[in-house]
Amino acid sequence: MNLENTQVQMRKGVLEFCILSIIARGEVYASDMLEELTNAKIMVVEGTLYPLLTRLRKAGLVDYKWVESISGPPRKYYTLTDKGNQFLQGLRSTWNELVTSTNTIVNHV
Amino acid sequence: MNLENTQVQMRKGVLEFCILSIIARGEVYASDMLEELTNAKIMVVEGTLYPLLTRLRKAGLVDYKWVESISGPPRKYYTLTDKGNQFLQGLRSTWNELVTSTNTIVNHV
DNA sequence: AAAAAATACTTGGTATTACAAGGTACTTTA
DNA sequence: TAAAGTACCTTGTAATACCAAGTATTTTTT
Repeated sequence: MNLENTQVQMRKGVLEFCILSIIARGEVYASDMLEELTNAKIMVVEGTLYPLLTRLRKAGLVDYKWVESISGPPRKYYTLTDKGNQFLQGLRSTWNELVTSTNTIVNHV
Repeated sequence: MNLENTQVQMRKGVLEFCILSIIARGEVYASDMLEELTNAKIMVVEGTLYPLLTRLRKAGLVDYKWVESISGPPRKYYTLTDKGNQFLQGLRSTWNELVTSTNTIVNHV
């Protein structure tokens, strides 16, 4: 049990929330997401992101379309479905409740 | 993929942080922790808590002593070790960073 | 006193999932 | 044409929350 491992654990679940939030703002492809997550210091690697995107699509939360790139292979651009939008709203509540609950515990006098 | 499942995922890792925080405030046994976590709306069941406490003890973060109860079987009262205290301080940083990072993503305009 | 309920802790088994490592395919550059 | 870059995918592993059932002790009920 080390700190790094716990950091990984803490991020689980939150990742899904972040990715759906990013897609909600406009069409993006995987590298866009990776860049934004990295900028926010939420470290994710391809091996995590791609399977997660596949899961989200199978769950009907996101959709994608192939778009030719002017410099490189085609990309999958993702968008949120109606269902994904509803789900995201639920996640916002869940996240806020988690933060509140956790702060209640750890700041308890 | 459903909302409940994601709520579970979000809580992972945070649990460790909450439990160490509770133990840091004074000697408690498992039912005390369950009650406090439940009050804060962080749902945990025995099957989650006991293995987690065992992991924390094996990692040298917590220690316990048996104490006779005036009404029921003896209880394991937990305390934080020095190592556990240091670890908890690291978790505080990790938690604050996670909240900041996540809010950066999801509140991005 | 025996049976039932309550309290407290423990233990397999399963499902989920982040990550490492390696792979496929296409495009651009040297 | 070869090398480098870009983009997406897949297999295997480790960690761990939860379910379900079990053990042990004490208290309450019959």
